Amino acid sequence: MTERRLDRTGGQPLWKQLQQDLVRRLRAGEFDDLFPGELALVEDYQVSRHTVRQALGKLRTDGLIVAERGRQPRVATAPEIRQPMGALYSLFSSVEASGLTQHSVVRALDVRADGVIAARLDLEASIPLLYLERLRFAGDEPLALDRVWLPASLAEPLLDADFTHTSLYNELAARTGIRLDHGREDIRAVVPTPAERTLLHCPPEAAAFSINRQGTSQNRPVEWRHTLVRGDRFALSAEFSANTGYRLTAGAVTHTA
Amino acid sequence: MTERRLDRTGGQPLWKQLQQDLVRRLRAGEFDDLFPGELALVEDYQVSRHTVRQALGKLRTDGLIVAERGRQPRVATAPEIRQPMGALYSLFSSVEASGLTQHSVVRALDVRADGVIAARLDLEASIPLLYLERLRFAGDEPLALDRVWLPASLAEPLLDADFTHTSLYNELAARTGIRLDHGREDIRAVVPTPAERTLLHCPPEAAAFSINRQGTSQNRPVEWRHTLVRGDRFALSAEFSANTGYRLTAGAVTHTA
DNA sequence: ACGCTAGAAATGTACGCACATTTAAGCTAG
DNA sequence: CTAGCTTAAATGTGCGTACATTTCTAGCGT
Repeated sequence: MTERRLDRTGGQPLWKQLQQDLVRRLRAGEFDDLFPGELALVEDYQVSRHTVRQALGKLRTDGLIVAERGRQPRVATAPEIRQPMGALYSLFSSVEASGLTQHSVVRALDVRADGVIAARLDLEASIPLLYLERLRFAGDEPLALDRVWLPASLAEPLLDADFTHTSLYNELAARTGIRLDHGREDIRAVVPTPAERTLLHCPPEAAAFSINRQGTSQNRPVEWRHTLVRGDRFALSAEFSANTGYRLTAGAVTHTA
Repeated sequence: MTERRLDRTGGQPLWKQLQQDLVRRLRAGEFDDLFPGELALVEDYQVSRHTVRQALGKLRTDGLIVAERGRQPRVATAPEIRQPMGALYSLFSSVEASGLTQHSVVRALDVRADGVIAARLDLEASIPLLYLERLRFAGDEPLALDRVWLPASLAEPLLDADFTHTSLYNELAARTGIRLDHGREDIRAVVPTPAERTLLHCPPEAAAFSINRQGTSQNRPVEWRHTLVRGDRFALSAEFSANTGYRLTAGAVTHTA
């Protein structure tokens, strides 16, 4: 291995330099196939194993690598579980958890331009966007009207996908490798329009959640989404504590008021 | 100092036993005035400084103690900032952040019994509850109808408090020392009743958030709250990322649809 | 070709030492 | 009596060693 050098003038601790360099190389994809062992790092960087372990310990607590006895450390498996997040994911996963099967009716799947949405994605108005509009069912009843815009340059491979049963994020990850890692949501309470009410089979006096969501992957805007969720059957649940912060738990399926 | 013993048969690592014992003693309040130094722990537990540092390192990353060079470790200052949490706090703090002044009209403040609410607090039906009902204003417009029940045995000192401008949690902490450390919320979208609509000055076709919340302090149910928030002017905002999880940011004040 | 076993390899735990750096206490001088 | 300096104490960093425990691998025998 090439011998790497660290700054020993005392500017920063050796283990911290090592840790930062490893993060850099890790993000560059250098360790995708095999993460070096402790002794290899000792050789490469010419530091003691204690220092190496101090750096690896931080990487471990940060969740970047996982280690076991007798086995070389490995890059932490991509955030599989926590990839889809937010209120929407909470709602839809709770539906599965409650035993109801989900499916969607695709009402539109094409490429079009929309200056307003493009601006929300920090893109030029003329840039083509992939547009997907679905009516999502939980069991036999409509649950939500879901409309998503993604830059066509990224999402074009999704044009011939079948979204009746698969989720957008799974398809996106499978066909393009893109995974959302950040996002923000605005959740509002609204009264659906008569057209929306008909579409969702809403009772006459029911409210709904209107959720706007912008998702990014590696600081690049990837999706802009608007979802209208029936408010008469579904609610958001959250738990919070001083330690764990605010966590959406299984969004509850409330039967009646 | 008394000499403490650890199990060296290999059942659990020494540093882990030490860490757990320190957590136990810390929770018992043994170190409220002074946390022992590393060398003192070396003497007490008869282990090497390396082992002590391993245990303290975990306590540090868990946020239980803070340490600095040349200074003995100290018990981390109690969770000062993160005490009030959740969607409600997010909403009301965002109102302040937007420059609007808040005040409340106290519609009821008394002690009564309510079997349904008591059950939700895991209490017997006959136990008296302090009941506080407020109409909360942001600026000159009503924002929310807020109803709170607390066990009278704990909250009786609040009976003569003036809730026109102070928050319940501040008053509760000041008069009884109780601080919420855990809770859960259910957030639903509803259409307010005509009476509620009149009270909140809602436009005819506006929805609202209905938030039910149960708060606990040290595993003891302390409050049950129902808040109805106007949905035409206020929204919940959240950010989430793979690292930080789901965080409610300043709940937005949306002007129009 | 397959299964089992013994050895090699890697990480986890635990001990020790030395020195740097910062804080806190004590002491001296004005 | 106070200000400033010196010294002691405590943590941070870094090195080394040894052994335990687990995993992987290679070779042996059937």
